Amino acid sequence: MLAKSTEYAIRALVFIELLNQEGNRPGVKQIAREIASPEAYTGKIMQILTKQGLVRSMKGRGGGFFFDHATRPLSLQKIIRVMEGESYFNKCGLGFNGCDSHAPCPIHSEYITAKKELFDLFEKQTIESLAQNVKDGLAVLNRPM
Amino acid sequence: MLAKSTEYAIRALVFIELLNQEGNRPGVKQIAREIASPEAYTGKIMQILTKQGLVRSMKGRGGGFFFDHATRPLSLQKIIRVMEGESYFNKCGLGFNGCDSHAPCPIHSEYITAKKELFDLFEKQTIESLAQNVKDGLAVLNRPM
DNA sequence: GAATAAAAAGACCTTTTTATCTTTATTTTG
DNA sequence: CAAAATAAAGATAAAAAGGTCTTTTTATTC
Repeated sequence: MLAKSTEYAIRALVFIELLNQEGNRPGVKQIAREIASPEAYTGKIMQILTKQGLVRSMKGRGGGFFFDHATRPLSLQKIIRVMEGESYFNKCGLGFNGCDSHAPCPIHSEYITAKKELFDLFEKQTIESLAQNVKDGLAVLNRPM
Repeated sequence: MLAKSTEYAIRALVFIELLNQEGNRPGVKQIAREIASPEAYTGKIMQILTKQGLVRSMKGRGGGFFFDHATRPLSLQKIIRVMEGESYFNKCGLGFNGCDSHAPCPIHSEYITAKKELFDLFEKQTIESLAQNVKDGLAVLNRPM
């Protein structure tokens, strides 16, 4: 449903939010360790997210990743849009290029309806709300042993 | 949302159903032409579908693909299960291995709810119902020019 | 049974995604 | 300013998905 890199991105950003709230700015190494992702690859993903302005970064000693007013609130939809591209949201369910209400594929309208609930979720849920779930003990960011 | 090969599979099967209803059994060449897919690759996909018993085939002159009582009805869910694997339906939204209600990822329960509508659609819609849409002129199987 | 037609099978090739390693640029600290 | 820490960038590699080509097997028709 989501590419692995998108999953890493979301997990990383939630972790950053959690640490920011404690007054810390995690670096790639710490992020990768905590969300169980490959370190260098996670670095690449963070580059994309930073370049696209979804999160901010500081180089050098004491540097790391953090959110500020310009980046908040950050919905899952924004992240998915950056990581998967616009087509994620409007691609035809059977892979037709010209699929629309004029010449619909056989599952066109039902598919749109079904996707809507999923996309609503992606719009409503934010890095902040997901982080809150973790803080409240309602969710975990890494597998318990 | 679905792999390209899964999209090809669904389109191919709908086309086969349409031709079966006219008393014909299309071969790989005709299928690929009609659903606008690469011929050899489509052949590979048909092999999988046939081997898994979702459709039947005959070799030799006059051969081709067709459905019979043993294969009907054929829901999208069955096709997706064969093409994408079981994990398509129960994979965690953020990619965690051990994600369940005991140690949920931050979007666990909402994600399950949102997916349900999509999966219901996949269960309800069948190759027969999709073919009917096309026959009724409500949908097309290839792009109009 | 020879010719033909078609699916099946196997060996490749290409592109995309995921992942690693090395080097460079930037920032902080002493 | 030197050392250390860290993100950014670049080159490469490994794995998966998508795609092609050739040969083999099976069936039909004459």
